[in-house]
Amino acid sequence: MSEMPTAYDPDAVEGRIFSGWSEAGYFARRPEGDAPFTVVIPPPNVTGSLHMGHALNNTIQDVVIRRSRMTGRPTRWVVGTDHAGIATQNKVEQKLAAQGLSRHDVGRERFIELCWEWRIEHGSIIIEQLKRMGCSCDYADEHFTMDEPYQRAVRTVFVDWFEKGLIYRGERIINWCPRCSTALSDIEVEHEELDSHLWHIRYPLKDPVAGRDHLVVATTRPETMLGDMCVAVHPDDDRYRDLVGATIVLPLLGREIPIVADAYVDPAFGTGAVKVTPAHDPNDFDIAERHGIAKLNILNADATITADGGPYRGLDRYEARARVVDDLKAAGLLVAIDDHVHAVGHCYRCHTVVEPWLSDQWFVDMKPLAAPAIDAVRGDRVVFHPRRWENVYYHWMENIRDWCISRQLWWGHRIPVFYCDACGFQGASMDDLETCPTCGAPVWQDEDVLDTWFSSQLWPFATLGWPADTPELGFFYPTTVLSTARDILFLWVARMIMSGLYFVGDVPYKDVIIHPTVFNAEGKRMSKSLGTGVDPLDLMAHYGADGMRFGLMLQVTGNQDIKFAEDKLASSRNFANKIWNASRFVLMNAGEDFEPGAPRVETVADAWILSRLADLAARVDEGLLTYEFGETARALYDFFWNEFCDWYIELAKPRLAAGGATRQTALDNLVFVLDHALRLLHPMMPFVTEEIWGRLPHDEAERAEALMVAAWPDAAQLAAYRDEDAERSIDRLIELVVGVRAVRARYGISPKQGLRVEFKTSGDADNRWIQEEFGHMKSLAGVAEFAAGVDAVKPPHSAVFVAGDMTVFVPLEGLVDFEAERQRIATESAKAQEELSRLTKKLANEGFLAKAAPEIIEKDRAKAAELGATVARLTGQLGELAD
RNA sequence: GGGCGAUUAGCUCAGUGGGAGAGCGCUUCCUUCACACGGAAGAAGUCACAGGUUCAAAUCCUGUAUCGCCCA
Repeated sequence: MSEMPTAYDPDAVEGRIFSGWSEAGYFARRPEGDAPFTVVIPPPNVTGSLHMGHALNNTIQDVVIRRSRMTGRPTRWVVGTDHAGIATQNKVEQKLAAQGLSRHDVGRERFIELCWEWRIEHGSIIIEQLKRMGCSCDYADEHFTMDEPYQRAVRTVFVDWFEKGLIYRGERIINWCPRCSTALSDIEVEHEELDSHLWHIRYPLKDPVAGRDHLVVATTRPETMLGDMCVAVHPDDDRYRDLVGATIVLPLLGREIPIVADAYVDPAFGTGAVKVTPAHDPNDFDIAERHGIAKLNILNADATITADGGPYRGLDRYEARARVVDDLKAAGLLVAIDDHVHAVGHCYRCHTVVEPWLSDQWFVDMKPLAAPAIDAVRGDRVVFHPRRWENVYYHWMENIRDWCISRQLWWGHRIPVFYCDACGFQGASMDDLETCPTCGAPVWQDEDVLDTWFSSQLWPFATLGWPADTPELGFFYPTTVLSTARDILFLWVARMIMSGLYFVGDVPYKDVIIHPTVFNAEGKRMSKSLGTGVDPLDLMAHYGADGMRFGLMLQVTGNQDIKFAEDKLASSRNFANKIWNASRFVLMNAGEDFEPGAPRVETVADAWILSRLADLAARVDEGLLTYEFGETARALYDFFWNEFCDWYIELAKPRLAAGGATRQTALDNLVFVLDHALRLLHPMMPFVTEEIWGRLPHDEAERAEALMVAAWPDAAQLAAYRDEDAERSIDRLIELVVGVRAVRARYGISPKQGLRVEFKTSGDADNRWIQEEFGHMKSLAGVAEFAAGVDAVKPPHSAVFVAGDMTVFVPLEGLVDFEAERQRIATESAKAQEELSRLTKKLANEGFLAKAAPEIIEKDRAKAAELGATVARLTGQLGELAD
């Protein structure tokens, strides 16, 4: 056994331990045995680097995986990344832009090559960071959503749904990001409330109706009037009834458009008359459909105005807004501008304001897929933790809308649909087509790629070899648990359940953990671009990987997001050091050639710590099986620090000093309890526990193995050590020891000064117990001599305290200079009382109460309360000293 | 507008019917041979507010206020 330094140094340990696990092959899957435990990692974006959300989520996964591995179940954690279409394409385009090039300059083929180069160069950064954290993924089997077999799976899904009619092409209002130049699905748009205006614009009638020559519309987007094709009013709105069917001459452009009646219009909003821009608003699109109104697209892909915008052609959407407003004002048509807050959609990748835009895209018909996925959760085949997330899931699934899956990007799974211009053929194909299967003419492939989430929805089964019917798929699917952040509940989780049921015929996992969101200390979203984030790598540098992991686990609760508290990481680092030093103490005492024996009960303390260990093992099982990570971490912390270190080790010290059989028993028990505590701590703090466990003496069977693959403590077996009598006994001992120490502290009596203590007990059993525990009171509280009896009376000048049904006297004669002490206390007390009466008078003065600043009054009140307590305490002490 | 969550010590948070807790911070003492990333003792809370149920409420119910998130 090599010498252990006095402080635990994560840097000296973590890399070496990780290499050891890796070389021993412990991460590799073991597909034999029963009841496999499988986790698929939510594939991090290949462009990403580790953030706090990853740190938390992957710690959770590692904790459940490590525990299950130790229980002996075949365990597998599937790892990999997704190809992140928009994000990766952005990165490569930025690189090209630095050379003054666009992706169009290099061409599609070369651009995709560059994306692959980028992926090879940067794509494994985050995987390496997972290793730094100690995550026990199956790294030998890494997956990527653009790998050849994965592409096959994606294509299989597309072709199947295409042929079943679940995928269709249509012209709809989609969300368009002008910066990324692609369509987005509804849930890739983040809504944000912005302060804006409601512009009231006068729209003149072509011919007066019933004496009116105009009506006023209200809009949040005046520039879209360039695309107005009608004005709608509510059919029951008396203000406008006469105008329905009349013609408006659109200001600025002179276009003639009708007034229609449509029940969608809210008469209470604005003026009750709505301008209708069918190509730029989904509701307007629907109105136009209902009334047979044409749709005019006035925006180009880069959000500049098209030729249909007449004089505004070529202007950016915001310049166009300013110009339209100015021109309306100049023409006297701008009636009013009200302040107005409204929700504006932003691209979830680049935060540009998205445009609702009429466009031809591919969609998935979701309703038939959603129905069985709803049933699966209703039937508890998938259970969310915490369960309240199931309601969020139902709400979305029951109101699901079709999914826009085409993206105008180059990096991704190209849509496998081929078109023949000669005969009009259009079809999806598993293999690339050169010529038309109908007429033999050359065909061309759809230019668009699929939404990245379209491929990641297949993750739980495509990573196991689907569509091939592999043994792995049969063995590991359904997986056991998925842990993820709530913001991808719809983007990912719901879709995995739908596609898993559809293609594999079973749910992708049984449990879904929706973990809390990690906010910064101020409660704001962590964001790299805003500089409000914390870097997990920095945290690990400061606190070690174990310190970061445990500190995060302490903060996980079922119903609250995390306002990141770095002090929890500091105390977790200290905890690792505490574990290190307690182990160091045990190992130093055990010595080189220690042969551990079975645990056995020689003293009440032995029975107590084994009972507490049994309780801990049960609580850790319960906590981890119900995914209560915070509670579990606290249970481990409290046991190890407050019970094992503070009491059992201290209780054992005299026995270690005594030598002989009692020393051997104490050591066997210390090693046993430490060993089991390390096993229970291992999932949350893998490095420090592994390092220490490697130094612990073990019996022959486990000598060569590692803690990572050692047996998980069997709570049922440990339950035999439960001993309520021993727990009561030690609880009472602790109460007495703390009581005596408090007397010492109160009177400033040195720990070296032995004390006489007298107990007034309730019977012989207590008297005997005190006799037995005297040794412990001596070592822990410095009790030098004692007396115990049912009729003990208070010796003069004694401190008194009560512990359960016992009264305890500590004679202070000869230890404290009573006259000096009494004088000191009396002076202090008099001073406090004087100040207190001054304050009391002040606080009774109604003038003061009425006119003084509230914080001053508060301050005085607090001060008075504090002084009152001080006086009471000092009076009590005087009483103790008096007789 | 609908839904969800939160409100407990200075700070961050546990605690789902019966003794108000932890970590950090703070005060005092201690460098005693595992650990100063430590030990000992201590101060500190009207459990947001108002009703109700109950022998008993931080905990269950109703309402109010404030904050946060999601959906429309």
